[in-house]
Amino acid sequence: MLKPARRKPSPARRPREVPEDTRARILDAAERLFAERGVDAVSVRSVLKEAGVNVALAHYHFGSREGLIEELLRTRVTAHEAELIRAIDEMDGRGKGATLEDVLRAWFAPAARLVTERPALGKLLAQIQVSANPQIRGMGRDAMRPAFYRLGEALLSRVPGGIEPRRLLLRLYMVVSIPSVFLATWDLVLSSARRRLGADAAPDAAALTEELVAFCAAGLRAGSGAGAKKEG
Amino acid sequence: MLKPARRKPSPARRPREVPEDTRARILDAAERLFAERGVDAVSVRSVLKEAGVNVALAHYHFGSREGLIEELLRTRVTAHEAELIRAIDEMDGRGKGATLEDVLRAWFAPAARLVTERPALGKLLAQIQVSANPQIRGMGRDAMRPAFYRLGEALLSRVPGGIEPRRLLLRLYMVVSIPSVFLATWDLVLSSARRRLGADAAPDAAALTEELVAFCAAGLRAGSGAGAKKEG
DNA sequence: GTCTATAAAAGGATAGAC
DNA sequence: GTCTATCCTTTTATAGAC
Repeated sequence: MLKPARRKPSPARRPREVPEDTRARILDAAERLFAERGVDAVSVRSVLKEAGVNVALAHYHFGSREGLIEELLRTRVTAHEAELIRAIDEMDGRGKGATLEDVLRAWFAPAARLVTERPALGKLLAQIQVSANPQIRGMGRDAMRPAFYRLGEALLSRVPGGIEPRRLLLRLYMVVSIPSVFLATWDLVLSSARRRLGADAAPDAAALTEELVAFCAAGLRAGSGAGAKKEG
Repeated sequence: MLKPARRKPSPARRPREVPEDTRARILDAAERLFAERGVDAVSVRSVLKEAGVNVALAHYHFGSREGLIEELLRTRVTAHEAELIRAIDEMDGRGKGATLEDVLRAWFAPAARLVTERPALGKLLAQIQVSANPQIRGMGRDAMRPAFYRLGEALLSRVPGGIEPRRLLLRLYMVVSIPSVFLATWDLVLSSARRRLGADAAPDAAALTEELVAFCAAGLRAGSGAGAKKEG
């Protein structure tokens, strides 16, 4: 059998490139594979193979499998999380000047951008939340919790009164959860849109944002007068 | 440490019980574990251990790991799927006599009941949809597709006209996806409700159904007059 | 149908040369 | 920092006794 030789331009000098390169390549490959196949289903070995580096280098750089995942969360997911909180903070700071729609836009727009512009990271975020590993799931939840609370506060003061707390809780939970639905399955949405509406009708980040805002604003306000018509 | 002794009434005679019992015990254990830890993260061995049967019996009864999962889907998930389609069929058959809310109720009520009365099966359904194994995910989607189409048809004729197709598609996708959000994370909803509203305020299947119906009906109708106020 | 034993493979982790 | 080689564990799957 023939050895692939793995692009070695000169047999004497190894293409070591940048020293920090290996770390980044492992993290990039991990993001890609974890996003595509799920955090639990991907072995460190396959990440290393995808990255094109030696099997031992993950443990050298990150100590363990969990360490790799933790670093991935720390450097990439947390950044998105911070952006989310900033956006809500800013909106909420405007007081009554910011409408319910404005707050919802602050919540959905970053996710919508992630979904269309950086699908791998979006899927990774979604996969972390459904990981079978409680520790990983916990890391994801811990990263998200502050944003959830911020959003809840900001929404509560802008939702019409008189809604039963139990119902309100369910509504807020929906608003909080909807981004992950799209983060996890945007490719399905796209293929469905192309199949049914044609290739040029695929929704983009702006359309997704506005649609989520409209849908959830109406949902949050529902029942302040209208509501279900009859019981089954 | 003391051995539990595992209810063995007479030491001489093995409690073989019903012959079909082993199959059912394996499937029950699989449903439980797959639901709790995810389909991909659970080994057949741990299922067998949970079921309290010999390591070789899964392969005797189901041939392989995939065979076990397939059987689980065939016997349990498909049953729920059929119930879902029946409910929509029935509602849709009434023509204009059934409102948008009625159709949504037919869609959400079975999921809400699953979520509160049979959480393991509900979580299993959710886990199948996020499995890293394309074959398993495919089996889940194949089982769901007919129900999705039925729902889409039934809703389309009851949604106000004039909504842009691209937006409508996103709205339908939300309605279709929302059940899995609650199937996957109902325990989080419950604990959150207990923490914030008190132990007696936990929502039940009826409350969840009505809330989803109200939220989504309003969302589906949004923009037929009102809508977002301004651009950010 | 149920059991023990074991083959065969994959994965996480580390030692030690370079 | 990177590599090879190796250890240990877990897991799927099967053979063959009972």
